Amino acid sequence: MLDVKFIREHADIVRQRLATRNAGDELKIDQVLALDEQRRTALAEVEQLKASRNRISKEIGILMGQKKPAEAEAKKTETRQIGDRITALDKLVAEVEQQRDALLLQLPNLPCEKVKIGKTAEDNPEVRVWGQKPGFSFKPKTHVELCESLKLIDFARAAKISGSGFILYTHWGARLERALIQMLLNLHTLEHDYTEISPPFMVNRDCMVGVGQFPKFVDQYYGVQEGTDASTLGKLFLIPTAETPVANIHREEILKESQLPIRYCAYTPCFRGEAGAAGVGTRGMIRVHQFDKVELIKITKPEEGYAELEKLVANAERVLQLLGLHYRVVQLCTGDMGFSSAMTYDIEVWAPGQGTYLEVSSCSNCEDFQARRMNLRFKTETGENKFPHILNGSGTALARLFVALVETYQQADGSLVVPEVLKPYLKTDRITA
RNA sequence: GGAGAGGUGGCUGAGUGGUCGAAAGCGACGGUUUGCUAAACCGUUGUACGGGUUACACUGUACCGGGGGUUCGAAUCCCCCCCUCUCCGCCA
Repeated sequence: MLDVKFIREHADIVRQRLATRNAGDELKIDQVLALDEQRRTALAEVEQLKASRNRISKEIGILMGQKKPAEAEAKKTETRQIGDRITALDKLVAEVEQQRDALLLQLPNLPCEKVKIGKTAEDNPEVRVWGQKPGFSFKPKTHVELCESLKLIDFARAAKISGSGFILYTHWGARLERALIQMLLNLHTLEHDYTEISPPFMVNRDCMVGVGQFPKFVDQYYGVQEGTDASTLGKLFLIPTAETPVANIHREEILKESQLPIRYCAYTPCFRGEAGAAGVGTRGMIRVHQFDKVELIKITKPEEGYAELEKLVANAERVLQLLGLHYRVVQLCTGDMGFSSAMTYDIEVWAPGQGTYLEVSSCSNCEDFQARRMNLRFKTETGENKFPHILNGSGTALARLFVALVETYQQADGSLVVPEVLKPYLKTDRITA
């Protein structure tokens, strides 16, 4: 959430920077300002009225103590009217505030000044490239062909038991998925010093609002219902990423400055409705309703946010380096960035069978945008409460990593060579049909 | 699902509808004393949003799980909701 005070004092800057997202949000600023002004005026008046009511009530208490009921009665009559006015104004303030906040919750974060202004993914600058596209002496197969021939995934039966957009890992496929989860968690906890978290896979509405998924994108997520009790619908939601529960761990808290930076990593499945996206790149496991991901979350002091973002990206890149997968890093331009983010790096891994780069990680600094929404603060040495920066990044998404891995390590005979780092987990050199 | 208990400041824990933003204790911070430490003693010690000031000072409002209600006035009375704990049932 944007800071109302900042909007009030720097309306032009806010409008300009929102405009770079090409979503038209800058047009809502005038309305926010009008509502804010209305609220402040009413609030000033009602506070004054309350001050006088409090004073008179206190006097009544004193008169009662002095056994002067007649004088007390007189004062009661005087205050009764003030009370009505207060009730009316309180109601007005609450309504206006609610309208203002509803608008504010719909506004995306301001892009960092350093981010390139652009419209679509075409405008995203490439930051760096690691490794190179592997060469093949044969025509590389797609992961769909390989997974079927090696019986790593049973697409047909996945559809039978859950529908399209779900993955049924079998035998070596299941073991490979588990090996990857293990490897990534070990890497981030043992070598990158993140604290491992295993959070709930269902969260309440506040968490969804906290990270910026609600209220604007409600339709992209799964809500759950308990049994046939429709009244339970809308209370819990399947997490679309571990960011949702983990970033909210300290919601409503005031942390000590010495606790920062906090680094968490968590493996969770991720559930996404992807409404309307069906049909676009849906073959196989590129876009699915449930996928595994190891997520990295950081809570940092504002001045350290961007340095920590660079480290976070490096931590995610390490995954691909260890697996020997060619990738590139791009920085998202203003028009391509997510709602809550001020700066985002995407890591895209090369999938030879597809002949394309796949996004396996998105690392963002949301600055204090999410911290404000969840009212998470930290107390500085001087006793001041400040909002920390909250960062998140995939480290990494597993389904697409699986695709790149299978397509990169395929052999002419249709088997897979297991990369060195995974051998201890899989206890084999090669996966064959 | 059934029965019961409870939610008050950083923590523990008082609180007859009226000088209650809230006793007391602990902790923390500052000070006095002191070879050092400890102890003792004295003092300070919540958050948010406003007004005010160069900055302080000072000052207004709200906050005792959340939301409503009664009242001139609510931590206290009434209603609804949420959460936690204990026991029982069911269950991985």
